[in-house]
Amino acid sequence: MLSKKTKYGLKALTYIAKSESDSPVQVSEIAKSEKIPQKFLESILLTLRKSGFLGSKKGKHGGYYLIKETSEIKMTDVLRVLEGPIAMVPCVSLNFYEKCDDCPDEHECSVHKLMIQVRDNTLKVLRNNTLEDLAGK
Amino acid sequence: MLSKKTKYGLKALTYIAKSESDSPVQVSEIAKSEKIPQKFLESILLTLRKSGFLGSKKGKHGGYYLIKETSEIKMTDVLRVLEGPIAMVPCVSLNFYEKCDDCPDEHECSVHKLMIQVRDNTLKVLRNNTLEDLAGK
DNA sequence: GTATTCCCTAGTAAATTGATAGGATTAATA
DNA sequence: TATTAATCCTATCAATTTACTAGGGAATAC
Repeated sequence: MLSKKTKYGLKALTYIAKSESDSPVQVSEIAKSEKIPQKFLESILLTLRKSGFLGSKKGKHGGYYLIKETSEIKMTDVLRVLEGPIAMVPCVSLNFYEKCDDCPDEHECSVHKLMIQVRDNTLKVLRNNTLEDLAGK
Repeated sequence: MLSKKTKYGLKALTYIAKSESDSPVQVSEIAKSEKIPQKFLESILLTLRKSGFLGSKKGKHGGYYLIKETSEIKMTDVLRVLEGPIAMVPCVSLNFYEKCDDCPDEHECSVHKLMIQVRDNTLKVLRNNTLEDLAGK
């Protein structure tokens, strides 16, 4: 299941991407419009800024803005930051690999084989979709 | 992430499917061979029996056995019983659908659109794979 | 009739999730 | 310069979920 954190993060990114104006978008505006608890959203956008997806401006008329082209923000990257591994088991994760305690040989593991397929198909979708696609332009 | 419950369940099903003998397979044997905590595995196999994947026999020489052809046990079905929804958000779930509190119109929701694609691709894989494929014959 | 196996209900410690609280810092502007 | 408005940061917390464990009951083979 996708966490609320990730869901809110994606909705917020989409909202910012869709915003026409040049000035930064405020957390309060996003929170209200997307029905996201403001304080929670604050912490999410902070994470997205620290991960290099967003820039921010403090003080009056401050807010958040994209620092990359929407077409260059891949869903794989966003998901990995907000949700963690894309793979359903650590032993098939590209970026968060961990060996299973129980498997002597993971190439013999039926779950491993299945989850490789799931991972590859999920990756295909997430790599194909950028923020540009989410924002629908 | 896949829960241990699901992972253990899949490994146990595979083990039973691979077992050549006619007599039922004992929990203790599976637990030892697959390095799964026995009591935990007991509860998982119980669930699988109640869901119609396994039959059981009590007492000496008892154990669990498949009650369907391996080729008829689809991963979608197993996953739904052990893990719950396959979709990453309830609003794109076929079997566990729930409306989002925050979305006025889910067809406008960027997350929804993305997660539909992920779901469809995951379903494709899971429907294509049966226990026969996992057991590798 | 006894050992062996599954059956069933409870409970529980640890981790994760989805927040909230409270204030520090920075910037615009009157 | 004082005020206001915004982000930044740390800490905390209740509820839920996860990954088990405990303890015994019921059926079956021998």
